[in-house]
Amino acid sequence: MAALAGVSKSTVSNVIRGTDGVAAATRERVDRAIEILGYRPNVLARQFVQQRTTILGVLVGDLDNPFYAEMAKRIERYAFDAGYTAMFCNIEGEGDEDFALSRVESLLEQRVAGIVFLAFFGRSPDVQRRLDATAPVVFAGLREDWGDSVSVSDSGGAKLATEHLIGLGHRRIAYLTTDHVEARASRARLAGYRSAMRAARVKAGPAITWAADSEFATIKGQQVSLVDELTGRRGVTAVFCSNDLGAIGLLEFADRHGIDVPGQLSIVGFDNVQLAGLARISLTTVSQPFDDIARIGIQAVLGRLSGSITGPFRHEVVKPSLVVRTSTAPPRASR
Amino acid sequence: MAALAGVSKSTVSNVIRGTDGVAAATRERVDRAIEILGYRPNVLARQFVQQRTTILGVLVGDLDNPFYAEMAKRIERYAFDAGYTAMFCNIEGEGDEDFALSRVESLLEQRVAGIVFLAFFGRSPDVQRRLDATAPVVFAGLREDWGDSVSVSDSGGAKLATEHLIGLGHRRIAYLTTDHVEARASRARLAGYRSAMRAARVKAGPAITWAADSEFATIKGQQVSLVDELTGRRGVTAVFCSNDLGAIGLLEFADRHGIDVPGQLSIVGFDNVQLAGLARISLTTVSQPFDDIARIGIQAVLGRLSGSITGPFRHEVVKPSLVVRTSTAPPRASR
DNA sequence: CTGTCCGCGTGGAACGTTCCAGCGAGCGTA
DNA sequence: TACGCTCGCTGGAACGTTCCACGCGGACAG
Repeated sequence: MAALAGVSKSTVSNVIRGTDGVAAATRERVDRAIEILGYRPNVLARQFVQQRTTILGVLVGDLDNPFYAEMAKRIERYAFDAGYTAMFCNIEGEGDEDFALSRVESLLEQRVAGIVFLAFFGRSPDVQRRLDATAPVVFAGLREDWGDSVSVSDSGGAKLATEHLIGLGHRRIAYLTTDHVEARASRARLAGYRSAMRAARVKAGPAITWAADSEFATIKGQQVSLVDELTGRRGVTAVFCSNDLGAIGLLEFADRHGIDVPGQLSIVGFDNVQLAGLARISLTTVSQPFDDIARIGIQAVLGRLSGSITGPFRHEVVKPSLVVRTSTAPPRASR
Repeated sequence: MAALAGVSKSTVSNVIRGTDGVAAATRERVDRAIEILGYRPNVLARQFVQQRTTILGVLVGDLDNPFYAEMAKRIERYAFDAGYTAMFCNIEGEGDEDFALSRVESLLEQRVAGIVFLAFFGRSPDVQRRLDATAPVVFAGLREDWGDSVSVSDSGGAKLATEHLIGLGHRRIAYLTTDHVEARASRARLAGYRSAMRAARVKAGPAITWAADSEFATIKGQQVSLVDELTGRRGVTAVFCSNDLGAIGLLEFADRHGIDVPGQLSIVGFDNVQLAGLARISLTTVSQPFDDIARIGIQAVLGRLSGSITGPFRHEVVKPSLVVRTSTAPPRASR
């Protein structure tokens, strides 16, 4: 106890926390004593008495997926800038709902100050209630209605992509999703695609669900051959994919089957992960402003924590933009 | 206090911690009371009295780099499996030593149980001393001598790569590094490359340092044009790169300058990030067993924590393997 | 001169665990 | 019967903060 420097522990506490009501001279004296003794306040004791930490829990879909890795990095940075540290939980994918919930529980046990969801699936009224009671929640990069959220306009982004394809002259355009996890985003993107098609008076193409690496896909629950869909007599000339990883998977699929991109098939992705910008990939895609999403997301949590934001959940929507690269081109006249 | 179930708090504590010396009947009774009251032990209080957490600090180079993201994911998973949570700190790169040290300090303040370094630069005897005293340290994926480490055999991997190129018939082979951060690994890989060249009685080529995206590079401190090095009269036919990201950068560089890979130039990388396996990249590379490294690294920290490992630092070395893809081929006879 | 108020600092309670010394009952043994 | 040992449980101290009620002295107003 640095009280050896002439004051009580209460005063030391006041100095450290910067409480006012401490005379300048005293503060000075205490600071010097702290310096001399190399005294460090015990974070664990502070956390204990306050019953909360300065840790933010972050739920990540899958760090192998650059989308999450790139978001995670930015979340961590903004959290750190605000004096918080980030505790990451990776919840693989494949809809393992119980696992995700158990991770949330363990974050709550750790008494994290707040939770940032970069991905979510699973619903548990029980966990939700405990969350409401203990820690502010923000969804960053996706939208859910039981917490603040900040996300790109899925429909807006889908429109950008679709209008780009239509503008190039495509008329037979498919929507392709590989998602299970972010089903909600995927649906919103599908809706945006359809609305853009409708607005251009073009008949919407099939909505394809595909497990990357498979030869088959499903349309309205019917299994189909993906090659047929892309090259058959009624095949499409362009595909809008619900995310970059799916688009890149499709690119590779096309390569394997000798389908020329963009000669025979144009492909648009969604996210603009760094990978999409490699010259060898060069994917036209809808860019999400990762940095803005992370910044606003952290601000939301901090605002709730400090009480500067109260009331009903806020849903910030940021603007996507289109990055045109070389995976899209006008359809071949010959077709 | 669940003592309302007929026992003292000490007994409850004993039951929760699974101490033996509690009668089965009592244990049963306490368990039931816990169930009924929905009682949850207060982690913060426990941490306070024990003066340590079950958090592992993880220092990551840059999550935008898939190498770190893929390692981070696996570290997190093994930590979780062992009952620990992972607190990540991203220390961008570019040698910002003070920043890295301040992140380590903040982890120590949080009283993390141990620290896993996936990257490191900067040396501070002061911080090192505090680390020694408070938390076990493991380097995963790189080797340092002031903590346990688990890493791939850099020289062994470099040999695999170099021998592969020599085996294909290459004689003019360069070593290229883009590293600043992991200078140590880069040096070890260079050494492995040189020793393989010597063993095959081939004259070692230049050791090139390159900042990706630049037209220029340096050899022994001399600035040179990278194109000249690759295509000039005395140009090389193959390059062994110190890591995949550098190799992919070089691939793109070659594309931009109309240098055919592997026709004119063979390229080998190091790491085998998932990205390298994309058909459009298809990089021949030295594979690091990420999963093993993460597992062994976590085991090391846990072993130190439990006291089952004591004594001098251990340096586990795991075996790399070569993954041959299409960025390498025999040199053109015509040259 | 007295009463009041304010600025500054103090001491102790509280937080919920873990840890430890100790105690009582029951049992086996001399 | 008496003694000691073991098992099971208990009660209190300790951990290092924060928070709060209070006390003291000086300044200022009446």
